[in-house]
Amino acid sequence: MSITHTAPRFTSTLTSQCQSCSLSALCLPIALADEDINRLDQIIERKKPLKKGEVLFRQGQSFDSVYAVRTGTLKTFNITSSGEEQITGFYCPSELLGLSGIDGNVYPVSAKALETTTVCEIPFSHLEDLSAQIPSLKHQIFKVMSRKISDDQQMMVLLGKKNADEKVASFLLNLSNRFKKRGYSATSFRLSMSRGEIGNYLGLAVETVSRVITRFQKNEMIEVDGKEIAIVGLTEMQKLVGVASDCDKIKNI
Amino acid sequence: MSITHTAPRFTSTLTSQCQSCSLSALCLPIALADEDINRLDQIIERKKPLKKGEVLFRQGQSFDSVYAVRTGTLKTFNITSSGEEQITGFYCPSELLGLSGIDGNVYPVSAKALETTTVCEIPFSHLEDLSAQIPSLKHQIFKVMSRKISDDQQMMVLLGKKNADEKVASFLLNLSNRFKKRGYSATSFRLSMSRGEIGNYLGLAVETVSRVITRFQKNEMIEVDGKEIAIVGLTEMQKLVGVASDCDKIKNI
DNA sequence: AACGTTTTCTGACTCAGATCAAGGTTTTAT
DNA sequence: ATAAAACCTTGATCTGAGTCAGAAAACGTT
Repeated sequence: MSITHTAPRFTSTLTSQCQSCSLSALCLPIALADEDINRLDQIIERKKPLKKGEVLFRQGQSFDSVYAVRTGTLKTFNITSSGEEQITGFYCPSELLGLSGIDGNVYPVSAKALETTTVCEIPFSHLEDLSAQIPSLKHQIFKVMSRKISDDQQMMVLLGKKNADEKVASFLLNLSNRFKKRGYSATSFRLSMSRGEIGNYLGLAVETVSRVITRFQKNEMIEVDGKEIAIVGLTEMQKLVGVASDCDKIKNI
Repeated sequence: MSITHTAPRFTSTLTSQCQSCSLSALCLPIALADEDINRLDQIIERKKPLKKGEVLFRQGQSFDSVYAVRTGTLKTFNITSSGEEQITGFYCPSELLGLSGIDGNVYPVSAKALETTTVCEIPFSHLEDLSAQIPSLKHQIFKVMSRKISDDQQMMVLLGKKNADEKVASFLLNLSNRFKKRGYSATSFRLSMSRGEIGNYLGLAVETVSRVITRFQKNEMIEVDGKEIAIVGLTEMQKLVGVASDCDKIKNI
């Protein structure tokens, strides 16, 4: 696999790419000294863009690197014993994927681009070495993994306890929060995954996802135009999911 | 909270407790030099046993330590906005809990003993310092967290895609594997959690869990006497779950 | 041993969401 | 531009598991 840098590699001797990258505040939300950022920058490879449907890594393949999404979206998935795909996550810009490969030295899932996507590849052995020299970097890695664990546990609650409406609403709010965090609109965005992929991820049939979305539209919680979504009843939606202050538990929708 | 050591603390100057602990091979499946084990041993506090129903840490409480289970079992759970408990995991001897508190500096779940339980408390700041000095320890922590991430993702698949029979079978096989790994019988063990707790964890009603267990008994896959379970049709059960071979390929040692 | 409490089991009934079917729309490839 | 493929929507029907109700068993306490 050949690596094509999206920008001349040598520029990082002057200004590191990480430093000028608009995502660094999310990717590195720690106060790394300039020289440390440069050291991190040195080990990162910018890969050439993946086209929609291309695979970043494959379940069972040996684990070498974690990846930070720069633009686009990916999904991770398993192939179950019965041959169907089971989606385990979607990854938006600034998010890290591949961490589940550390144990076992093999990726336990495959990762595929949902649209044209660029990623930074971070060879894990280098990252581990570097984390030994930069304690705050090590702490940051712990944090990212810890966060992933508690997020996944939230997801388990969602899958186990919530009904179709709550699942879809949680999904939309989760995306909304992720977009907001990276500076995009929290109320108006484009779903890069199909209804089928949403259903697969949420443990729902396509038809159910479609029906729920239609219902939300009729209730004027969202406006939909194909893959474009606008959340117009944010508070109402939060109430549905149960995020809201515990006081208004009694109120109806 | 006062700490009562289960054995005189000073013995660790001669033989570290970790070294003599029967779980060390699981808790520390890395070749730590003796002096490194001793250093780890120094920072670990053995707490007095928790009685059934006692809380180890509480959701929202500030995060200081991770815990290794020595004997007994714990559950972790959230209280949802509607006030019900949602169990997110069960922890058996040699397993580590509390890791999800690193991000956020607060435990995102509560942990409660299901029976009389002893744990080792490992103050995280000390562990982090020590991991800076012992690279293989740092790697081990990464591995444990990574493992947790991929296990949780398996659980997500289970919750999202499987029916009641498959869920209960997966649950029993999962326990079986965990008991086997620590040297106990893989086919005969005691469930320390109630049917209600199993159902809560698997996203099923108590009645459904009970019915499935009864059905498994009739099909001669298991024999049940209250909380005692014997798996008599292991192969059949693995077939039911389907993935067994996949999981083993990736996970087993 | 006797009591209340909690847990487990079983049956009858209901319903949310799956499945089946079919038509409409958007995307992709040529 | 156009055909093929993939995706989305809607309606009708079916079913697995939830809910309700009550009996039986297990457990803890005095």
